[in-house]
Amino acid sequence: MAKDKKIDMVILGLLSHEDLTGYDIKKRIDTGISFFWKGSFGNIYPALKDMEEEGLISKKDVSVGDRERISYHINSSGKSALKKWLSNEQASNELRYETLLKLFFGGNLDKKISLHNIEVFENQISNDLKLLKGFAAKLKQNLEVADHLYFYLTVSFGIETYEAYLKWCKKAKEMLK
Amino acid sequence: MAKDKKIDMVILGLLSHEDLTGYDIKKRIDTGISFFWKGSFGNIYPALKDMEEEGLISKKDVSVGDRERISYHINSSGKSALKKWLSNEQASNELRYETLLKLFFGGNLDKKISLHNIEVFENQISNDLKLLKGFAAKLKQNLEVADHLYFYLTVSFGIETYEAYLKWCKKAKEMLK
DNA sequence: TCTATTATATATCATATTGATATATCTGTA
DNA sequence: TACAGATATATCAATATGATATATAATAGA
Repeated sequence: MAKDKKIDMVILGLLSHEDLTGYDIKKRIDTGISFFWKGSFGNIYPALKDMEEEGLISKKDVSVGDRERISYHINSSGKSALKKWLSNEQASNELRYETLLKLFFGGNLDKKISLHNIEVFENQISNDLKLLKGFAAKLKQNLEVADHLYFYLTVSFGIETYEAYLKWCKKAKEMLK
Repeated sequence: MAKDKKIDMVILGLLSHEDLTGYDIKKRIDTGISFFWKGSFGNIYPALKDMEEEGLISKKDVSVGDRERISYHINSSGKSALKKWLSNEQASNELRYETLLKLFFGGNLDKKISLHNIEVFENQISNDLKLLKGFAAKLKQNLEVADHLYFYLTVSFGIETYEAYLKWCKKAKEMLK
């Protein structure tokens, strides 16, 4: 079995719910999990091709007229690869925060610039937090639906952390003044 | 001017304080900023070579006996590249949390596994939080030292968010039960 | 003193990801 | 009907990751 390339696992996870095209997969990633994991056409399409060749998934041509469309379906070997990865407690968790990087080196510049950069970050987070809260409210209405609970948990992770970010922004701005 | 490759900016930022070797740079990244930004020999050494060729930094052979050592110094063009990047308010901030990814797809498995994965995450964060708090305590003692404030701010970002993670872990575990 | 382990130090490579670009079709609307 | 935006697949250069290779120096223990 090929090693767990992360994008493979994301795709298998999404296909475990329903058959999807590469384009659909990109949309699902963007709307559902992009705040903690990203995907791009540049790795999705090659991954689909590779996994199809390895037999983890199967493709079906579902073109309509001249509109090319390839739908993918998860096979049993794909399901077991997914479950194996899910059961492995090892997980790499990383932050990649350019805002913090700039702040860390802020001593090279006027404090006003660091202050401004924090404000830009604060606004971004504020907006994203509103979206997440809207999501959470909808999901909470029917948590008994399969998988809604898991979606809700990840969204609530986002809310909790974004609120912590805002708290920090306030404190950091005061300390810089 | 070449576009802002992130590792270049990290290196320039570190060199703005003192001359360093590639190995030193790796250590500085690991101990100081790794919780929000990573670096590896695989991108540090090539970046040093490239920036030296572009004139942003200069190298000096500081070998001792047969122990090869190349120290790098930031030039004025390097300083201005750093300042230009620092002044740009645009910043990409990303999470890459495999733990959340696994949780999101948790419906494929027994809840116990998701629960266990959260506990592993919780322990990891607990340990890291202790380290960050130790760091913060030391830094807070003399915040008037140049750059200590900026370091302290990034560490306190870590503390704030890790505490939020732990709060979420507790809640998530309850909801899964 | 010999030996094994760890730290220092530079470097490269295969693999994975990102972000942009190319190409073409379909749909809604002004 | 013309245009914009969404759908859809695909590839590429630039970057980053993680492992490996190679060698020296320092330290600790038998």
